[in-house]
Amino acid sequence: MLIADDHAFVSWGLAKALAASDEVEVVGTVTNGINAIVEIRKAKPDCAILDYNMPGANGLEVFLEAKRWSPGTRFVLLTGTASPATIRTLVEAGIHGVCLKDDTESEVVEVVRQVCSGRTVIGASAQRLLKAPSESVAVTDRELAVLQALARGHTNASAAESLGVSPKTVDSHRTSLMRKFAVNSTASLLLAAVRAGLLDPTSIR
Amino acid sequence: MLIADDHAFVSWGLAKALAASDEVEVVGTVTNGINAIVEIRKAKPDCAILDYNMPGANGLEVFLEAKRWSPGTRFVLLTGTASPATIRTLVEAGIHGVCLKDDTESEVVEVVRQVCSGRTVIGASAQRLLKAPSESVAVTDRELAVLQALARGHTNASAAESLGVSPKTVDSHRTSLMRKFAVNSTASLLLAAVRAGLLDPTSIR
DNA sequence: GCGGAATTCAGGTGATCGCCTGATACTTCC
DNA sequence: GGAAGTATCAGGCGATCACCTGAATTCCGC
Repeated sequence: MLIADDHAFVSWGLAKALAASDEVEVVGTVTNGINAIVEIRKAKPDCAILDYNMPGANGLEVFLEAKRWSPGTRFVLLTGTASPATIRTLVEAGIHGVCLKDDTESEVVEVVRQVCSGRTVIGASAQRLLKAPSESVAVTDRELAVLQALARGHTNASAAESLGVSPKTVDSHRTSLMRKFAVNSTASLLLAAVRAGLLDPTSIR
Repeated sequence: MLIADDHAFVSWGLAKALAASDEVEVVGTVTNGINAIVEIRKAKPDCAILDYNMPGANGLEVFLEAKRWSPGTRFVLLTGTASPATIRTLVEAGIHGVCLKDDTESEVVEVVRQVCSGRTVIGASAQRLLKAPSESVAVTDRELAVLQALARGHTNASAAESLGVSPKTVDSHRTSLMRKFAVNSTASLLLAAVRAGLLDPTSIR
């Protein structure tokens, strides 16, 4: 068992919680995404618990990279806050377990145990998030690409160039995004997208 | 001792950590800001540990409101991520202790104990944050006001109206903000401000 | 097959932005 | 008492945005 979480306090709690059940042995803790990849590649643990928000690389990136080096490792993502879209992405990417930090300690331990024994489990609160009447806005692939280009500081024209389409196409997507989010400027569009969990302001550029 | 944190898992870890030292007794845990205020008003605990990001009311709001009802309570803010500006605001508001979740468990317990015994303590990692060579951009009061107006979806003109100044004044402030943040559009300006901790995308409007 | 959604692009128009120079007035600080 | 910084506003100009109608293509589901 390897624990990757940038909050030392959370790592400690997790180790404490898992130590109570004597089935697992924590072989290490790391506090950033890059070290997590390195450590998993080296130690090839049975199981790794990943935070989503970490410096260096986020939980999804760590999972995708680390499983190539250690295919036998089973992965649980433990995150504080997540949008339904993020969780869906993780599940589609083939992660073995997901739970949120607003789950109770026993729920978290149970998810980890289930995942270690070969199952794929979505924790209670994460399931609630997925089932919740989705107030999230449905955004298509191209729209998301436009959104991210604009978030990187592109104008319509330069975004068009970087996406290899006409400026008018970018204009179309942006206009439909603004209608979906009910805003009237690119500026508020980006903020709304951040609120909706479609953009992560800390990991742009 | 009352614990307010929207992540049940963190509350559990905190209770566990504090239970080891037998000086404190956890009298309750709540998972949102409103309940925290209600509970502190009712129980008047010696000490309360507040998360910053909570539904209902954030740690600062809980602190300001709760101390009016329970002036004897000592408050520790325990947060995952915070900008230097946020921490400074909290300290200026008179909070008794601040620590981050990337502090170790023993550091957190130590801060809580010190605060309970009457001192005012800033945890190690929070101090590091404050001392860090401030890459943050210095923004004046008016500039911040303009920033917030724009974040609410105002155009230059409507922002000017809501601030009671000429559109040209707003234009001036926005231009100087864009120079400070080295961006070239209002859209990226807002994202940069979010990254810098000047705007909270979840609490706009 | 056919409706519908997604993606692509065009033309056009008025509003707005981004940025420039320059001015006045008020603090603050040495 | 000047220097520096902030806040206020003006005029102007080209680039860009916001929004409209319209249309061709592809792909998916019923």
